[in-house]
Amino acid sequence: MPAPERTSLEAIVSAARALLEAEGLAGVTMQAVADRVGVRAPSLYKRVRNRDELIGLVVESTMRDLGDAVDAAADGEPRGALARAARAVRAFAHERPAGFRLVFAPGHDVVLDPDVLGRSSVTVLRLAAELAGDAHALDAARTITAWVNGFVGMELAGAFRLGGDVDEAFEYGLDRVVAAIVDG
Amino acid sequence: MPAPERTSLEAIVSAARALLEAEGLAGVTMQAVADRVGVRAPSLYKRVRNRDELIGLVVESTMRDLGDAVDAAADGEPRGALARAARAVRAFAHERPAGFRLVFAPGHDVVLDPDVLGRSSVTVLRLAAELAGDAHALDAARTITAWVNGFVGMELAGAFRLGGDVDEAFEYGLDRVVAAIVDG
DNA sequence: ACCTGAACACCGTTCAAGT
DNA sequence: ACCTGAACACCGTTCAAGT
Repeated sequence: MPAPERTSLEAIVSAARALLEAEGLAGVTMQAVADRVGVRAPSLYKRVRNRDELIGLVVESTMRDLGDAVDAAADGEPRGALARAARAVRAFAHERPAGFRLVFAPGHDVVLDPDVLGRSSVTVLRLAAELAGDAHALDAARTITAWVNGFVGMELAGAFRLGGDVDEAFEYGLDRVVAAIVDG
Repeated sequence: MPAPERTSLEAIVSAARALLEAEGLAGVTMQAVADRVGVRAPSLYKRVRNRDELIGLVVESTMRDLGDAVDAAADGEPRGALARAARAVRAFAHERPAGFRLVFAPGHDVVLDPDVLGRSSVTVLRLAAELAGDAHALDAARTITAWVNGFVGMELAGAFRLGGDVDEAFEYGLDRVVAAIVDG
């Protein structure tokens, strides 16, 4: 009648994230996750409804980390803070490319937790308001966010093959886009 | 000894694209594709090495269509042409969201045909050169492309839930980003 | 209360056998 | 030369049976 817990939801999500980076989304198999946490595959269904839910939890925890990284980078005067936040997003994407892609380009629709989504937007929204004014804060935040995500997404997809310095292209675009929303 | 061909590569790719939009990437099954073209699954392997190659062909043909749509929209004076091209990308993404996502956010790396990739960049690069000058043409093209892809990608991912008019946000960002690369 | 082996449906892929 | 049924390995998921 006892019932020793041999794993935890946290360990399962953590194993799935490690597998995602190491083997890609296709490598995040219930069996592979189970192996990593030292349990048989059917046992995972005690903590997780199915694989889709597990992937959703990976997305959520990745978003949380990204939000933390942005928040940590975004201090100081608003213009510099926004630039540092943008570079933090790019650095995060380089460190965990599979996770970043999964968050911003879900194959089938993921259940985004509104709380997590909202929290990660707050910092950018505040900076945008300071730079573009309250009336255009949301539009300005969307513009800079779209540009950063688009740039990094294309970079990860290998879409920049016409040569040129990609680091320089990022700084060029960052400078232009931030300037564009400032004199709003 | 004869050998009646009961399908073709074109029909197979076309069936895969229809399935992609109707059922999502997971619905693009070798069996489902085979059913649509009126053949058994093993027969597909006469025209296609495996499922990954088939998905790659879907990406390629989708990119070709997108390039055609951009080219068709991008006439007239450069600034208006660039804006129309950007709206054409967004319209294409709304018509074929699954295809668009697959192109710009491949789960595992897709074999991008450099020819197709290059051709679709040429128009934007030309317009960028006219607006930003030859020295910054590539950076400017990357900036506008990144913003459009990022905006549309976030829109498709359902990342715009803080309210506000998304159409207006697009026009706001488009205006700002185009202006930002012009006075370069 | 959690864990497991066995089982099922489904999928990608191969291959020998048909025409 | 293309098509097919049969077969294999693998995966997600369920469930009755263990402790």
